[in-house]
Amino acid sequence: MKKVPQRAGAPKSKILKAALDLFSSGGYSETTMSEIARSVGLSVGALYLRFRSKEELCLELIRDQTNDSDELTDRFRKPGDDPLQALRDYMDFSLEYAFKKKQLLSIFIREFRLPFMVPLRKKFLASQHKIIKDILAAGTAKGIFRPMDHDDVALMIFASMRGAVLLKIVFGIGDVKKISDSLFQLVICGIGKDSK
Amino acid sequence: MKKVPQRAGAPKSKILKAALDLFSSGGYSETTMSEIARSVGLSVGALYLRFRSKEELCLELIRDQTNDSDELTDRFRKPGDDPLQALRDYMDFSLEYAFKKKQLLSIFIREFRLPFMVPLRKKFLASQHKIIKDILAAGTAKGIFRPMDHDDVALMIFASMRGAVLLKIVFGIGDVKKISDSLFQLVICGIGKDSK
DNA sequence: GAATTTAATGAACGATGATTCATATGAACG
DNA sequence: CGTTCATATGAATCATCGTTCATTAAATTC
Repeated sequence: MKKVPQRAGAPKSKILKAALDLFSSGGYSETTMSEIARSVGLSVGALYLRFRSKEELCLELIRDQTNDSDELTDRFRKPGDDPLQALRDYMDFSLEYAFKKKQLLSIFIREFRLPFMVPLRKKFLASQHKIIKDILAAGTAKGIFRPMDHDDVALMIFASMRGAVLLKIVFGIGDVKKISDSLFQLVICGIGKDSK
Repeated sequence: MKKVPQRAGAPKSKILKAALDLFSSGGYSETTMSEIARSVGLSVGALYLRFRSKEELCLELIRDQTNDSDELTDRFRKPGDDPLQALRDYMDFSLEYAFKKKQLLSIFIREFRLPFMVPLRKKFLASQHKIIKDILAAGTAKGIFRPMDHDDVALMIFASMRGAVLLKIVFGIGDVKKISDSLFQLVICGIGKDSK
């Protein structure tokens, strides 16, 4: 027996989109269920027909926004034979992705203390760190990159990229393409005179 | 006529310290006046004898924590004749300062949308950006650094350093000294084979 | 040691917000 | 139509929080 919606109820996705806008611009605690309801043209009651609670709504929102996040890791799991290009591709893609999802990241940054964020963050750091480390190791093996502490340098590259994202989200500065270029250049060459 | 406290009332500084702990670990909105009061062994009423409101308390806390922030800019206003060492010193000092004030920064990051944060942030970015840019320009003039878009590269260096701070605050990872070393190394040499 | 001044208390107030539920409404089906 | 069912509503409920203020009490003054 098919359940046919009887009054073409607003779908969850519409609510989640509205909640993302509100949470990211005003913060989780500061956004009320009434505001979310109003912004999708529903009553509060209708929200509770779809989500057990405000927290559940937020969790579903995060799940919804991160369901494509495997792209970020899967796409770069293969080693590849050109480490320089691999790093370039990774930085481009990762920054592009982060800028596209800046509303979500804005929530992640602001609510980074929420308990259910911890495992997500941990997993993210681990996967990205590994990707960068592998590229670096491959580059060193091929003689393209200098010898280095790959763990350490990978962490710094990760930090730099997060810093660039912060620049966008918090300081409101930066164009993805340009930042991507500049940061890659800096990471590869440094600022010393003797660099390539 | 001197006003002598009659029951050796807890000084503001003690309250501000407690509030810093609570705000930074739990967030501004999520921290209640009762919690602050309890954690200094006072009643809510006593808090309101010292601060007009919760927001006023928070503002005073920020003022109190940033009253030494001029160190960060004043100390590096002089050009200096060794740009490499100047950059090193700046990065060391700035990261050290940031790590020392990580509770405050945690509030800044989390509450970055609060209207009264905007000018503070703007001023901070501008001053730090100028310092880095000047060092880079001096380095290029002396032939120690390669030719580059100083505006651009200074912004990336600033971003990298903020990213390192984020690593500490959000991801809970990193030791100041080590991060300072690694990042400086990366910024100077990059990862390419032909670098120094 | 009474009077006065200063500071502390915490219950009470008013506002707000998450959540619930009794009620209403429209669609589907006979 | 009338019955049934899914859905929507929003006032009521319950809890929390910022803020106030009547009351208490220590210290100081005379």
